[in-house]
Amino acid sequence: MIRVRFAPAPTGYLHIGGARTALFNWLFAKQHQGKFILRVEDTDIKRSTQESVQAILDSLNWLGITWDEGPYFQSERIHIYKEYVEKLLQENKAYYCYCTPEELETQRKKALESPDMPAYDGRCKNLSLAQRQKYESADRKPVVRFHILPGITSVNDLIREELTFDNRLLGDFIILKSDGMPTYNFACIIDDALMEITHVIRGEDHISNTPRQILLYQALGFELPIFAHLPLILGMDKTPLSKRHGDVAIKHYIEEGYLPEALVNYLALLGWSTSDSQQIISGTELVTKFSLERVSKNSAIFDLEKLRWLDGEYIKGLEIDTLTGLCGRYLNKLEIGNWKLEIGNFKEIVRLFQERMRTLGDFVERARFFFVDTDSLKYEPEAMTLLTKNGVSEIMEEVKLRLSQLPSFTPEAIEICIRGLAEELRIKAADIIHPLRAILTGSKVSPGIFEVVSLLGQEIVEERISKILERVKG
RNA sequence: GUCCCCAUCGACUAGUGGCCCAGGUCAUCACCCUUUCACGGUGACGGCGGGGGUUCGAAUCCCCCUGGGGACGCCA
Repeated sequence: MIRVRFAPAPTGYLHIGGARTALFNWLFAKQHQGKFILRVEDTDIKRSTQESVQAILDSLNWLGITWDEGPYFQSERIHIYKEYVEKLLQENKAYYCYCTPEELETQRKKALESPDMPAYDGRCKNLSLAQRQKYESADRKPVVRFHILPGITSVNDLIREELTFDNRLLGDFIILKSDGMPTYNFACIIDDALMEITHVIRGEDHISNTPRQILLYQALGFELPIFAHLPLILGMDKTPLSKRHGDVAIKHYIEEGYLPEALVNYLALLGWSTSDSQQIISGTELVTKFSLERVSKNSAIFDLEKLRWLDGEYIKGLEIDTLTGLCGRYLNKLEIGNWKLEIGNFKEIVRLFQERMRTLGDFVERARFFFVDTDSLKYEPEAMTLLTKNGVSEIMEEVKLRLSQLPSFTPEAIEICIRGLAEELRIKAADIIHPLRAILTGSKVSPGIFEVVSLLGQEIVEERISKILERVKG
């Protein structure tokens, strides 16, 4: 039975990189009918927060990444880690170290100048009882360090083949902090072993931790999992995605009105591909097609434009009723406008924008003129210039009159009316359409004007023409 | 500085010695459709980082260089 886990530290929101890691683990588990376990690595008491835990859970849920076990909290498992620390201590595979952070800092600075990789020099390795007592009475709180034996450690990575490391470069690292909490490397392997994790799928930034962890597995007699290190996700400036790049939180994409299916699809494409470079792959298809062997070795740059394109594709593929529901809920959440529209019309409005929006946020932005009253409608300066031309006011007055007399306010009737008027006046239909669009929408850009006029309704159309013409004159 | 990883169009990638004078997708540009925008359609631009090998033959294998990234925490 395949068992994988996603193990975030609750020190912030779930971001793009973490979500991708979670997704790959989840896909792998689903594909093999295995278990996906969620484990919260909250051993950093100072930085872990309950809000972060909730935020991460919420984002995972939104993405549809569901867990079969957990969430487990490492902070609730301290006694387990201590047990294993004790075991290593007794077997002389670990030792107490009384160096203070300050002392270590000066050691590190010195080591940085030497041509070697900076590593703890092991000065507390063979402390005599007397020395230890001296430190204890000086009230120094010790940490526990893992004793690393010389040798070569190799990692068999599913994505990168074999990686080898010289143990000498690792240094006796800390496994138990002076506050009694385990460090990441220690808690992580204890849990992975005890939770019987078969495949450790995580970011490439963990490669250098892996030899340390393998040594720990071996020291404790645990069976090794299979490792797979995913490439990193970079920003457009080729540096790893971070807060500096702005919108890295999944929450941001929820708020901007992206579809979870689209984000999942995009995330899957970031570092993984099919042999035919298929772009649009639904969740269920991903489960069957995904494979770790096809994960790329090189880091990928997050491209918002492509995400937006994909989201648009998913929106186009939605049933109109589904999309209407999504738009309605999104609009309500933003509390925009006073609704003078029939609910039946709302669906027609959504239909007008289905092919024009890439996110729900786009819809709100572009369809706004439907939902706000004339007085609070923003008019773009470029649109206003269309109204100041000679004769436009008169033409618009005539349009208003004609439209108000229309017995049927369908797009077809409106089109006949407008085109007829243009013919009578011997002008191009466009010369009516463009100013009319500006008046009704405040913009030079909108869906087809006849549909817009129809859906806005006779009353609002007349009102807008009157008010705006008034405004142009004054 | 030391160790480790990586290297195909601007971006994501296909490619595992001949099918590749490199294919797909996003973006960009042009044209068509058209009341604007978008959609849709057609097409264009654009890439194997460099140098050595190996081979009849290299994007694919080996070495060096260069470039990018990661790690070197009582963070995870």
